[in-house]
Formats: sequence, C-alpha cells, structure tokens
Amino acid sequence: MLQNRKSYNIVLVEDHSIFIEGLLSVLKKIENAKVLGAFVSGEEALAFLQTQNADIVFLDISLPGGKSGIEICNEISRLHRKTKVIALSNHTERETISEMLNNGASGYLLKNASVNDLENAIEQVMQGQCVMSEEIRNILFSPQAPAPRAPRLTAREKEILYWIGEGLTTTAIANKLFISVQTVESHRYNLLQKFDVPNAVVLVKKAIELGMMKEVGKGR
Amino acid sequence: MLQNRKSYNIVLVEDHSIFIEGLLSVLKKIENAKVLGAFVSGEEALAFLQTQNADIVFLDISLPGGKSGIEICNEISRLHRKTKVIALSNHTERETISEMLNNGASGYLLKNASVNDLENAIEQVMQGQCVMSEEIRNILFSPQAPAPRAPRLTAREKEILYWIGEGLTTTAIANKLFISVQTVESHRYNLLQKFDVPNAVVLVKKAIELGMMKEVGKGR
DNA sequence: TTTTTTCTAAGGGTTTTCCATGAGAAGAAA
DNA sequence: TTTCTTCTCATGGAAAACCCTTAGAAAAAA
Repeated sequence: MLQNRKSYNIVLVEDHSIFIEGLLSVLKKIENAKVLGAFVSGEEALAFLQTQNADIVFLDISLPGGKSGIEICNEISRLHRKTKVIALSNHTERETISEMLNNGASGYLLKNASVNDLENAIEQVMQGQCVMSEEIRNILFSPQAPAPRAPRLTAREKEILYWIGEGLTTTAIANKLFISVQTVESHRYNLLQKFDVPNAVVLVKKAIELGMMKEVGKGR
Repeated sequence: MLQNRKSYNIVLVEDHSIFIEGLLSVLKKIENAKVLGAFVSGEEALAFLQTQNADIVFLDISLPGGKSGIEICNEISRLHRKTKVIALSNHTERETISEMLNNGASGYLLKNASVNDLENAIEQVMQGQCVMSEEIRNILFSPQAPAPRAPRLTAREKEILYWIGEGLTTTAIANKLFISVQTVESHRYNLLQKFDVPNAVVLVKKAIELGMMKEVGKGR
C-alpha cells in the first residue's frame, strides 16, 4: 500500500502522564505512526496544531483547564479539516459518545484498547472510516432506553416547576413572580398535563428522574 | 542508603493495557524498581503471588472478572503480610477510598500521578508509611459533607412515604393498606414533621436525595 | 414488668391543590 | 400578515392536603 510508505503524524492530548507514556510506548511499535507531541491540555494542543499539521489527534475527554475534550474536538475539526480526531476516553455514556462524534470525532476508543485496536483505528480513520470500540458500538446502537422522553417546557413552566420543587405554594410563587395566583395555577395544571402525572409530588419526582430540576428558572 | 542496594519487586494489576505499558515505561526509569509481572485480573495476580514474593502491588480498582480491586486488596494483605498494596485508580469517592484503605492498602494514588509521585510512593510505602495523592488526602480529610442526616422512619412510615411518592392520595393509601384515612393522615403529618418540610413535594424530593425512595415499604 | 415506640384512629378546621374551560395580549415564526 | 406559542387571568366547585391535639392498643425494648 502506498500509504504505508509515509508515516502518520500523531498528536496526543491527555492529562494522565503515565497513560501518555503508555501511548508513546505503544505507538512506537506501530511502524507508520509518528508522535509529534503530547499535551496535557486542549489549549496547548490547539496552539501546537497551528504550527504543525497532524493527521490524527488522540483526544481525552476529561481535561484540565477551561475546555473539555468535546469543545477541543469541535475546534480541531473546524480549524483543521484534514486532521482526524479519535476520542480516547473511559466515558461510556451514550450522551458523551454522540456529543463527541457530533463534534467531528472520527473515532471513539476506550482506554482499555489494545495495541491492535490502536493500529486498526489509525489505519481505518486514515481511510476515512469511523472507528469505535466494540463496547462503544453496542452502547450507541443498542435499542434506545425506552425513551424516557421529557416534555418540552416553556421558560415559565420550568420556573414554576422549580419553585414547586422548593415547596412554595401557588400563592407564594405568584407573589415571587409578580403574577396572579390563577396564572400560576394554569402553569401548574399544564405541567401536570404535560408530564401526565396526578399531582405535584409525582411531577417533581419525574422531573428529578429526567434531570430537569437543576436550578431551572432561578434567573429570569 | 542500604535499601537502595536491593530493588523492590513490583507487581501490576490493571486491565488497561496501554496504562500498563505506561507504568512499565515509567517504572523502568526508577532505578530500584523491578516489575515482576503485570496482570489484567486480580485472580491472576493472586495466583502469581503464591509463587513469588512481591514488595509492592499497584492495584487498579475496576477490574474485569469476579473480584473487585477492593476484594483483591483484602486477600493480598491477608495472605501476604509483607506485600504492600498501593491503589492506583481514578475513583475519587470517599467511600471507595476508605474501603480500599480499610482493606489493607498502604497507599492510594490517582492515575494522573507523575513519575515522581510513583517514586515517592514506592519509597514511602516501603518505609512503612501511607501515601496518597494530594487530591485524595483532601477528599478524605475534608470536613465531612455536613451529614445530611436522614430521619429514622418506622416501617409504616416508609411504606406511606413510598406510596405518596407513587402519587397515591391519602384515601388510596388507606384503602391499599386497609387502615383508616385518619391513620394515613397521621403518618403523613409525622413524616412532614420528621423531615421538617412543608409538604409532600419537598418530602419526596428530600427522601430521594437521601436515597430513601428505593423500593421502600413495598413488602411488609 | 415497666417503659417506650409504633400503629391505630378521631375531630374539626384551614389551606392548597386539582379540574376544566375560556379567552385576551404579546411576541415569535412561517 | 397570518398563524402559533406562550403568558396571562378568570370562574367556581371538588378533592386533597395540611394543622394539631388527643388517645387507646399492641408490640418492642429496657
């Protein structure tokens, strides 16, 4: 193969120095892999990429400093179209994985990947394919968890919901938001309808399960 | 120092092969460290330790196979008194950390440890001291999360609480439990008192936070 | 066997929530 | 501009929750 002639330029972004050592050591064994640099933060890697072109970036998701791997991934693939990003992480949440792929990653490997996995990944990604660990594939393509779909709430409803969760009565909420009691009751009623629940207790419980009770509506 | 003459025999237990590579590479740089073997599962390591003595075992917590790092740690320190175990993990939950230490670990390092950290850890542990990453120390010795102490509930109260959480009305609960509505109301009232909350919404919310809503009271 | 806790139940009143529907105004989207 | 969505407010009645105290019986603990 022609491509085997030239070696691929690789950049590592990873905050665990021991793991970097491992990657270096492993990549050394892969003949057409050449590591240009290893960086602890995404910002450093971005700066480096402005000076040199890389073919592949192995990118961790949990990074120190302001930007997460997801943001870094987005920037790399925006600014350096030819550079392929392969996520290298232990995160197995469906959400995280698709975030990463949606932000331009060409692959997603778990950190327990073998040398072979790495080698294959490099090869495939350079051929324009998308690679991911078996486990990741399973997570991504397994039958969606039976859609615990959250109702779409309006801004006001989120606010009301929040205060209900704080234990305020309808009257108290009305006073706090400077609107009439009837209005709050309307929102309350609509919330119960949207969530299809019989009362505020189950409403809040369900909202918590759906992760919708996190400081919603405080500001306005 | 005398101790520098002989090298420490080290065993690695870790299921991420790349990380093992990193460890090997890093430990190679530490003069008096000698790696006897690296194992993917705890069972393998235990078997190995029956044939050879190790001074130090670097032990991951999440391991494939039946036994967790915590169990392995326990067995190693029970069966091989002279062998020191250093946990090498990314888990930062107070619970996990103290579990590990209670089961005989002499140290707890995070996986983002540097070469220096490793070197120091080896040295200190061999001198009979206990080592841990700065972050771990902080977690362990930081002021206990102000004890979100859960009220002690009676069996009946747990049951009532559960059904409130399921959205049943007082009457419905009374019917379900074959007791009078007044009784249920009493329990309800007492629950609000014990939790010091104004209504059932906050009651359930707080109970969820305290982990008290898990299949409570279903059986009786 | 006392003492304590828990479960049971009641009274009687106040407050809050829930139901269901209608409807005007303002802003955003088509 | 027209349509859609959201926010607003209202009515009026039914149901449920909350308040607080008292109290007997049974079970558990001391």
